[in-house]
Amino acid sequence: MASAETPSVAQTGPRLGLRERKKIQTRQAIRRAAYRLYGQQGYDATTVDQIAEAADVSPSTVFRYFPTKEDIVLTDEYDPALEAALRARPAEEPPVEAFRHAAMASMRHILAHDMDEFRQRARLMSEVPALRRRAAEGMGESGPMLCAVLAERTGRAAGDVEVRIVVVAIFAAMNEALLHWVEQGQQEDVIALVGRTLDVLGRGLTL
Amino acid sequence: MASAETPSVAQTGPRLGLRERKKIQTRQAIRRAAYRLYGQQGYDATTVDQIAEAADVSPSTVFRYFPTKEDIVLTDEYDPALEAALRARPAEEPPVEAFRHAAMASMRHILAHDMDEFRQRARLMSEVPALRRRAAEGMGESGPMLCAVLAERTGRAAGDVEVRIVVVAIFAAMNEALLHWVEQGQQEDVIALVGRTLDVLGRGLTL
DNA sequence: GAGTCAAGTGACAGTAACTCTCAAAAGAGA
DNA sequence: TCTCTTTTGAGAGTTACTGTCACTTGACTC
Repeated sequence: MASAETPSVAQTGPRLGLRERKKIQTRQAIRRAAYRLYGQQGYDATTVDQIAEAADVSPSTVFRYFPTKEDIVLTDEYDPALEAALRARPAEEPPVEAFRHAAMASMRHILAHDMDEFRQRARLMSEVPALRRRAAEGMGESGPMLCAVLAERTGRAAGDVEVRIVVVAIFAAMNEALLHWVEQGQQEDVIALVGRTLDVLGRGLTL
Repeated sequence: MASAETPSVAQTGPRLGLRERKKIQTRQAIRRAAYRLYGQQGYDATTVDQIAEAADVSPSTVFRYFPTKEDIVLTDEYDPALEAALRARPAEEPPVEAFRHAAMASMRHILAHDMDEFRQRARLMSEVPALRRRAAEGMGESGPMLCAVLAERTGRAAGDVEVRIVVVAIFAAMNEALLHWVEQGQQEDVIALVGRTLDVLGRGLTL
């Protein structure tokens, strides 16, 4: 996750107030409890009430932190890093190549730091239909960001159809690659798989 | 929709029994009632109970015909026509081009026959998050079919990663194009828009 | 350090999409 | 007409989610 709530990054910032720290703790407690229960009993068999009890908060609080049960799994904070990496690429580079370099750098970082959670997330996103849908949602979370960056690089409008098409195609392909990776037992080299995926996109979807 | 339940195609087949005919009627009644209520009050504001009452069946029956409320909107029978059109294309043709011809033929047919329902469906799929998600689901409905055809054409396995990536990329792009079309007020020429979309894919997502 | 204010929380009630079960009704075939 | 099977409706139950309201707990002021 590499989110603001992890110890690894929590030390950044100029010392938060007690309130903020408690919020981070609560958020983390809910997520931890959820992941544990999901692992033990499965996603569907785990009710929000159980998560609340395990995290020692009220059910209302769970919904206050995460709008839906799905968000407990899906919320992350990878985007800023990816965006920064993208903006660092030269503007003449075609979108797929720029994304390739940025994504690979981000992924290497994630794999090195939050490997376990990455694996569990990927597995859940592959096995639970509701999560698979959310993940496949083209312009869902990071979409607008990528659109903005690409639009800027090419001098187009952020809402340009072609920009949006490029973005959703990349996301859909990446997502499908991850699903494949999970189905194969997460044995493959993910980085290489991502590379192959972007190759296919870059060569115009030929086989 | 061009589904088996519409008058336009219902006459095919060798005279069904009363039971079958009633099933088709019920299915149609539910769909009609749903579309009407969605149009009047919106998707979220319409409960399944209301649909059941308007269609003059019990709520249980609605769920027997459509596993979820979403399926009332999403169920269609376009696939067989698309598949046939695809298989008719020469095997040497690159996937995007084969899909271009097949999809355009299918769309022309749909627009000529079920224009109104096509518009309403597209609008709902754009405006209702739950439906947008279902539609964006890469390998959702028609995915496996397209994979099979493509795999056959190229002599690959149906589960081949690259085949799947090609398919989800095409679907995601098509879906996004439709969303854009709805956002622009459904004024544009959809066929031309689909063409542009496939151009982007075919040229390797360059801008 | 007491007092005020706002943010965070929990208890509770309500809604609606499903699921399951079982008995009644209706079509199919003899 | 009688039986067998499919389809249907009724009802009860589960669970994700929403909204309200009173209570607690940090944050800030004097």
